[in-house]
Amino acid sequence: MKQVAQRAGVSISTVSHVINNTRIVSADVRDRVQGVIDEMRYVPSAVARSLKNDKTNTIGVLVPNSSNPYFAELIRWIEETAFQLGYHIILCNAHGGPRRQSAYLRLLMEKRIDGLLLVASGADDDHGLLPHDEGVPIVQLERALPGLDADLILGGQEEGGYQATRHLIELGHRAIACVCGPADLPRTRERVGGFLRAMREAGIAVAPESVVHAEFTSAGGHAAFNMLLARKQPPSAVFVASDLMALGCLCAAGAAGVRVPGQVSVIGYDDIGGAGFASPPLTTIAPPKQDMARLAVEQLIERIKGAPAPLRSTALAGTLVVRAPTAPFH
Amino acid sequence: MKQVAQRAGVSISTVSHVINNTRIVSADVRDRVQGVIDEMRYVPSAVARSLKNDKTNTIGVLVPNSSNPYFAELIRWIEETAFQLGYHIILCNAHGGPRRQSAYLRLLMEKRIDGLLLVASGADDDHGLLPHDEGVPIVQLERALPGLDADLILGGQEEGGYQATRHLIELGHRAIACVCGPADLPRTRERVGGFLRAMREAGIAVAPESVVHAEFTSAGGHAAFNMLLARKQPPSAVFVASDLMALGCLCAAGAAGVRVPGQVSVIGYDDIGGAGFASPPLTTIAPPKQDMARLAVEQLIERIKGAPAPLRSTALAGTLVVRAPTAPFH
DNA sequence: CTGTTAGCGCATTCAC
DNA sequence: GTGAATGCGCTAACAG
Repeated sequence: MKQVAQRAGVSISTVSHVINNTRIVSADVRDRVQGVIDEMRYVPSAVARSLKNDKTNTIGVLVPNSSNPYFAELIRWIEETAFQLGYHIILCNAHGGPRRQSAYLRLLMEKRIDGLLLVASGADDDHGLLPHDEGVPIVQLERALPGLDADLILGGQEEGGYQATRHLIELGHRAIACVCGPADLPRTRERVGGFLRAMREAGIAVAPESVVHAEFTSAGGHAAFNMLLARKQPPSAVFVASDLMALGCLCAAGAAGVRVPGQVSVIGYDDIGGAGFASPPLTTIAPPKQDMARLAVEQLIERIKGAPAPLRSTALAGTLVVRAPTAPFH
Repeated sequence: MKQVAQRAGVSISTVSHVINNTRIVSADVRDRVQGVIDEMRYVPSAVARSLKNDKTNTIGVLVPNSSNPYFAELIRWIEETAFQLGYHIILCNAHGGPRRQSAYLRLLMEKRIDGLLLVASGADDDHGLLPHDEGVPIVQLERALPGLDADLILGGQEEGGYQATRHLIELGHRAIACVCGPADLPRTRERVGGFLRAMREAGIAVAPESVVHAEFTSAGGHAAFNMLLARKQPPSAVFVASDLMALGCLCAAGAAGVRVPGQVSVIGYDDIGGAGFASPPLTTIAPPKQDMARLAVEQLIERIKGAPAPLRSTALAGTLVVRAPTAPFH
């Protein structure tokens, strides 16, 4: 910048002002400076600017595992919104335990991120998160960490589980099982909660063994579905609390020669990209990923800009996407 | 930091030295300073440090679309390696055209990233990329941009296409079709190139209509497969140049009541997470994602650290993953 | 309309 | 062993 000033024969502050349009500069000086800038391929340093202004235009995004399609899609929307609003994303995968998580958090604080978007898994890992440096706004997605004062965006998971189950019930099913992730994950608990509520309301008793816990992966879903098939009384419909798991179920059904939805209906949750082209295409609950991401980023940036501060908690609703593999009970 | 120094009754430079272990400090002073740091929850500023040291420990990662499972998985490994080596990732989606791309590049330069990891789609968009600010090391993944002097990591796509096709041929198939993305994508061209080479070597003539171009998505694969089925002479096997598309094919097959691999064998490319639990599980070519990511990051960081500079181009080989849907020709 | 200057938080050279 | 002082590149008063 100093060099630009010299070569243009003006002061360093004038250069600054033509760059930022921050005060009136005569046309010829402005052109001359701009010319030198182009010629020298000068690019202002956001680092120095950040040091001076005490803001980095960067937000940290901490997710359990960015290669999970659901998070990958969420991240994509977060990135999109952030970019439009002039912010950059630093991507962090929390997966790998509390040590990893707090190491990351520490780094983010050192980098002086303006805000943090937190998608906590809800597993025990998360305790490494707190306490955070007061002063960095946080918005949480989907899961409220106990003790963390931060805005929260919810995706209506309990309601989603309820809707999915209602769909099955309305099709006439009564022998409905539920396949879900580990019991200690809030993500699981809420979705299953919706399932149980729907069943209760419909007056259908749920045997404890009708709720099968497995890993939150396709392999987990695959295994769980096989267990279900092995029962003397297999269910006629299954609510699977995650598309990844549901895909595993579909795969297990195919391998076992069980027709979906002929013999058993399956409904998933998340509406990941692969769901629409599964075989058969998966009926599922679609969380409002795009809206959640947009709202989260917008709200975070509002906070960054110093908006007042009543803690907000917003719940957005998901929608039921009906595709092939759910059918009326014969 | 100044405050820490005051409260500890030492000079600011001593504080710096205890933080960085950069010179001998008497035990009691060190403890006192550390105590104050903890008490005040002081976190050093990476921003100031970067300004001083002229490095940010940040690398930019520019991909076409991070929500595509293949890229999402690649990114996950990149992030993993970078973290272990003390670097952060700024995630950028190029998707959205040249304007978007150069805007991003500009931002990255302003942020003074230490290096750039480039996963170019190879579409025309890319021209916005050049020229980049000389001085920032770049490593390209999978695709060499013409005119860009940068290290390159290849995933053996031509060879992968060849392997996939060989697999089909060895199973006895001769009526083999190829479903692939837009003809102008290098990704497509190389994989199809391998297909054609294998066919040629096997002495099998390839009718022009046996290579079907469609969108690089599940929907594209779905449509293409339906076209293939509608022919008077449907193929007995199909090499699909992308798992996403292959999933679409499987879905179309299911909907049409065509048994896979009974009536037609299908082989994909990418080994995305969903492939193993498709119905039926998808045979595919697995690019060495983890190795590519690791090597790319390591090489980039070497460059950042100022390693000499003969431009390197490394090719890693993919592997064939045989699962259900390929079967001998009856 | 334009120039001078101080200081953001830190690493580092040079004295002591 | 420790402290004082300089400058990284930039913005924002404050003068002219």
